[in-house]
Amino acid sequence: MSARSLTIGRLAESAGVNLETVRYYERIGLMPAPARTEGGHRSYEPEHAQRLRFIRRSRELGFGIDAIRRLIALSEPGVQACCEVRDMAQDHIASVDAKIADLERLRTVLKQAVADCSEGGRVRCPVIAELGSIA
Amino acid sequence: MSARSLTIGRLAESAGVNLETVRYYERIGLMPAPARTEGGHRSYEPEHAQRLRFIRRSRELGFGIDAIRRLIALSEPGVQACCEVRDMAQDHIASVDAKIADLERLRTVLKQAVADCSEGGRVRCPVIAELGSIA
DNA sequence: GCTACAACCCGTAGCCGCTACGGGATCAAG
DNA sequence: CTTGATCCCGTAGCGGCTACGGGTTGTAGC
Repeated sequence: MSARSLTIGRLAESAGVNLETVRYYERIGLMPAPARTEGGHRSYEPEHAQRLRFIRRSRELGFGIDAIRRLIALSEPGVQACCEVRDMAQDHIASVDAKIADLERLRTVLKQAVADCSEGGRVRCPVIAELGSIA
Repeated sequence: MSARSLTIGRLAESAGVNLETVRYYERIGLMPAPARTEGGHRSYEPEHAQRLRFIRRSRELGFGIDAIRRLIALSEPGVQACCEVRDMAQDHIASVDAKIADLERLRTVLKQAVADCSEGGRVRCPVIAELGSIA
């Protein structure tokens, strides 16, 4: 094996990913099966590390596994796919926006209930009342 | 059984919850096991419906199952637990805030990459470049 | 009363994206 | 050559449901 090759542990560490996660990615076909040493240990080359960083960054940005599969295919050199990638990113932004809006709505409700707690003279806990409301 | 009792289907519908979810909540001890008809069908009373709505509303606001267990215990009449409930709600608000901040960060990154797409003259797709960046 | 069919029963398996466990094999440093 | 870190593999678990399938019960109409 080449001087640059990595064990799974080093690969995982270099990409900031759990070791078991790398094996998981291999099982589901997101990472390619690497070469093995005589004893059966996985032996990775630098391009594996780059791919794993790509995957990790995509996960950080909230893409799902299937989306990442497509992004990887689209990132192959020679593929003219910028429009498709942009569309995927835009779809994803829309779903992120929706999630943010959801969270902000519920944040408002929670804040209000907690604020009501600070005012005296109520019969029931305002948070509980909010949860139990027959709206 | 009383005139007001409900089948599991009606209960689920009245609370806006999937029927299978009700049985799931019973399995994990979040909903009490109701009375049964002679034939073994579940028979719910109105207080079950209220509890199920409480659970659903709590889930909508993002509380986890264990948190809901605590909220239910704290909402029993006679329990002076407003402070604890308020603390739970405040913790939860903090985690919602963190989630929102995360999403907004990644939204910014995605938006920028997509915006870069609209400018000509680049060699690689800017979205792919962002994902592959060796940061 | 009888038939049809909706609604229910239960157990189990699957979803996503990991993470953990355990018992054994291999690798590298001293 | 020994030791101890690292790796192997398969399997099971997490949260919070959802779906499936084959069998039983409830109920409305005739």
